[in-house]
Amino acid sequence: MFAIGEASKRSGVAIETIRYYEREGIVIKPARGDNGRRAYSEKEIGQLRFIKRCRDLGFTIKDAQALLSLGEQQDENCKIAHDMSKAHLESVREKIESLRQLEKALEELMGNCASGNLQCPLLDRLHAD
Amino acid sequence: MFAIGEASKRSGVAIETIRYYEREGIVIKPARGDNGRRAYSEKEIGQLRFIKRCRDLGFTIKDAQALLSLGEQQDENCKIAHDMSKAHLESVREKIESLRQLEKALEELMGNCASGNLQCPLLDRLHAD
DNA sequence: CTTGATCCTGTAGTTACTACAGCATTTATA
DNA sequence: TATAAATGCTGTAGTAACTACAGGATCAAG
Repeated sequence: MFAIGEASKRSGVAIETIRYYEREGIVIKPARGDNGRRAYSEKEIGQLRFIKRCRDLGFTIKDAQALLSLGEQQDENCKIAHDMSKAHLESVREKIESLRQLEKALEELMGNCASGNLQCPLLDRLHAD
Repeated sequence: MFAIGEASKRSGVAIETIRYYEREGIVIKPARGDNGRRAYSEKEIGQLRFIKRCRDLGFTIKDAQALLSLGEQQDENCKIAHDMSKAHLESVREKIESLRQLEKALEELMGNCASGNLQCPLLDRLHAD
């Protein structure tokens, strides 16, 4: 069994975040030692690591929980996980696209705006009716 | 003078959001009619529109306020606005890049995961030590 | 005169954490 | 063994930028 600091190091999840996950019921409560301190098993640390990976991939906590619970069933798991990932991938692609447009708009806005101007075309554009 | 609903339509900022901006001191308080209702001038509506445009471009509220206040000074405005936009553009590009990596990781994760599997490679990867 | 639209204030919820304060306990060092 | 540093605990509040009511007042149209 591992203390919370060790669980944090092994899973990559910050200590405060681990306690937050517990408060919110995102992970089950770990056992406590005689001193009242949390004691994590390898399996519990694995779950934290799983959630961390999902979050790093941009899944929401809810999605991470859903994906985690798939591990405990047997049927259709792969299809469900695949579908969730597909939906997520699509939303990632949409975000990329809208950021690209934003990039373009900013580039355009900055285009004819040199440093020495007194009347700023960039600000003018933002102010226009 | 225009009521808040009209100001919302003309600026594109939602009514609740306009009141929120006022509460937070992001815009100055508009005049009130005898009935106690908010009354907006063209200029105030213009400011709301300005903030809306900045937000749509991904600037923070703080940046939007800073850019707005540049309109009331005379010197160096263009350089400051340009620099802020440049910094913002860079952060947009960083976001795009990290989303691209995420896209790639998701694609890879989904790659060898067909719908019929009982043991899901995608979930396995997420669970791996 | 009634109905529906619009407006008001005030409060709480959203997402996923992060940052203390104030205290108890444990581990390492002298 | 005494002390200092590290780690742990609970509980609360803050972050960004809104959004969503509840419960009421007022206004405009027919």
